[in-house]
Amino acid sequence: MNNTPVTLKFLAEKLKMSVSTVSKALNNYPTINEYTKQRVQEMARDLHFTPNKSAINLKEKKSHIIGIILPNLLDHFFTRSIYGVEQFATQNGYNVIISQSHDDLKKEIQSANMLLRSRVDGLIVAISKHTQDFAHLDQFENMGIPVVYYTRNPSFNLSCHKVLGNTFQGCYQATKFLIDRGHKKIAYLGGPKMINFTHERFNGYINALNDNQVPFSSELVAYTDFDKENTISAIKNLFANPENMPTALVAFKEPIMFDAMKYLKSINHPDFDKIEYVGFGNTSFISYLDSPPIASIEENPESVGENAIKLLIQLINKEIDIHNYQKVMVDCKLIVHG
Amino acid sequence: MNNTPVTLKFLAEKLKMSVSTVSKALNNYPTINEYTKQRVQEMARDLHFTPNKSAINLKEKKSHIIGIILPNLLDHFFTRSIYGVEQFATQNGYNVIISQSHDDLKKEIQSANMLLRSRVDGLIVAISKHTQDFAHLDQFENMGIPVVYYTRNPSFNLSCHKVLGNTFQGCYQATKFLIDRGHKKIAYLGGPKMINFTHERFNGYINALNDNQVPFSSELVAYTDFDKENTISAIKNLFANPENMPTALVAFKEPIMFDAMKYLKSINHPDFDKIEYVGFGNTSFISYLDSPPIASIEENPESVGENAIKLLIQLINKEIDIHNYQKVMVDCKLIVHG
DNA sequence: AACAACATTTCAAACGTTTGAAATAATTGC
DNA sequence: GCAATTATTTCAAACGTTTGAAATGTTGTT
Repeated sequence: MNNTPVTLKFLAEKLKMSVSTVSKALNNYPTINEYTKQRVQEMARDLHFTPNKSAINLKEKKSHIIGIILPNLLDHFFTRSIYGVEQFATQNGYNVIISQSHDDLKKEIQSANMLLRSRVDGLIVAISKHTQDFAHLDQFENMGIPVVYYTRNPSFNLSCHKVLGNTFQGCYQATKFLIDRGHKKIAYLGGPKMINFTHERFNGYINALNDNQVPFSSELVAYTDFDKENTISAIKNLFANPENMPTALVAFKEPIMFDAMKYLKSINHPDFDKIEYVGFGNTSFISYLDSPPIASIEENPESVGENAIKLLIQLINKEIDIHNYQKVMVDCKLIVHG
Repeated sequence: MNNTPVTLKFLAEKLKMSVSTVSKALNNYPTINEYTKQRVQEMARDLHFTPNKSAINLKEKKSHIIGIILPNLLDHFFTRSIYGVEQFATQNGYNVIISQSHDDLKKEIQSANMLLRSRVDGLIVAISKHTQDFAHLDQFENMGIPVVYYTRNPSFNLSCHKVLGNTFQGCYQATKFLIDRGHKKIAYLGGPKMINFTHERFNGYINALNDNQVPFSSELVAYTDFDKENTISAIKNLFANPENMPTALVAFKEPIMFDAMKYLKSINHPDFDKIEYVGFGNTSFISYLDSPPIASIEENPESVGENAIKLLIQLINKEIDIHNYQKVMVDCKLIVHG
């Protein structure tokens, strides 16, 4: 095989010209003679010259790598969001390194340090459900590397760039939809309390109730940390009082909605087939269910990803100052099934 | 913020010693005085020194990056396989860049070229369903960069490293399971004909039939390229002859099995609830179905990923010669539900 | 006091590329 | 035919690290 790697120097020797001429020819410098360019480019093609990225990166003080830290690739929200990131990143000459935290803070810190060592040019991160201290992520900004929080972000912290779904609007819309269908007893099944979306969605829910004169009942609200048993006990609570039985349910996420549906069916809940469900997600899987939810809240993850990478690249290019903190909201869309 | 980046040189100036002493102190060279090491390491910690990977990569002629090309992250097989890859790669000091081909050959070629420019140290690839020419992947081996094909691989080509599920065994087992449950008319719904697994699984199916004296009927075999309409028409064919009605179905992949179930239900097929299904995948989603499949063939994607990265690292370290082509099989496991 | 033996530090080149400044070659005007 | 332009090529330093060889410093032995 190729024992001597094909470098600029190698090409230069072959062509009997200097390394800089070769470099400039390949980079299409106007000062280089057309004929020379042609000769160089031809030789480069023939010998399969590939510029060494490490060298370029060192010279340019850029890695051309963007890091993403996210909880889990098994969650379709994140997988779909990557699609948006990838496309725009590639177009702009960036590679993407994805690192999963598995919702484990220790793993998240590891990932952050690893990406820092790799000198990523920017970072997109959806924090784990346990992240409360941000030292491992603040390092980046301290070194001048921009960070965009997407979806899951530090609720209390205003000094950071955020791209997130307009989850208030999504939940408002869903609740309104159920009210319009005549429901008076609408339950809200929220996610982990540490995730700020849990509360934003709740606000959407309660605002829709208030705006439409539907009385609020705290019995109709419960939370789960996504753990199966935790979810079941939350659902039990929601359906505990026979005097105050929900006829509809808004769920923080489709998987826990499925758990709810499964549980109610398993206990042969009398009104099982009358209850109407709406959840965040819009999984393709829904179409295979015998009694599918009435609607889904589509969060447009591709768009969230795309907005995150666009903002990040603007920050990298210093088109936006790193301390001029931005907040981008992506609207949700209610998809009615059937 | 930090205007002057913290480099070895910067540390050296602060400490009034040479760059090489600092470097060696940080790398724990035995020739460096203990006290000096202490001073250097302390200063490095205090100033948050992070070695510049591009420089190291350039010097070591390694990128410490492993590339993965796969069709799609929405497919849980691939997402789960990444889990296996990631862990072992990180442990060995490698970063992973994942690139999706979306089963599009052009995109696959682009990804390959991008990863080649990034000078990945090794490549793990599951080819698109349209890949028949391998020039874009052969480049890597020509440059001495090892490539491991996993799962989807060039069937006819023996001169490559492969890690794959023992899909013959999986399909044999599933078919045998259905035979043991008394089925005589077992349909086989295969995947795209270009994917070699389609045929290996078919062989497992037919061998199980033969070994157990169940007559084979070509009417009970159909193929789909995963396209919805294509799948429906394949299913129609399987259930076309009333004289030869299947009582069980082995499906190449759970999503197309779901399509089959949905279709048969939608046409109110008389024996709908008697038909027993088995598919490759073991999606977590199954538990939410009203009439779930009788069993799933678990392909152990994590293990496939782990074996692929282990082999790749051995190849990178030249513990195995790059031309000593390896084939690793990972057994499937039949999971009976309910 | 001289010198071997060892401990420790520094020098200097290398990895492959980019790029402004300097050098050289080719062309033009007079 | 020679200076003045302009076109083209080359020089040389830089990016941040590693590493064998060379230099320097320190002890101990006689």
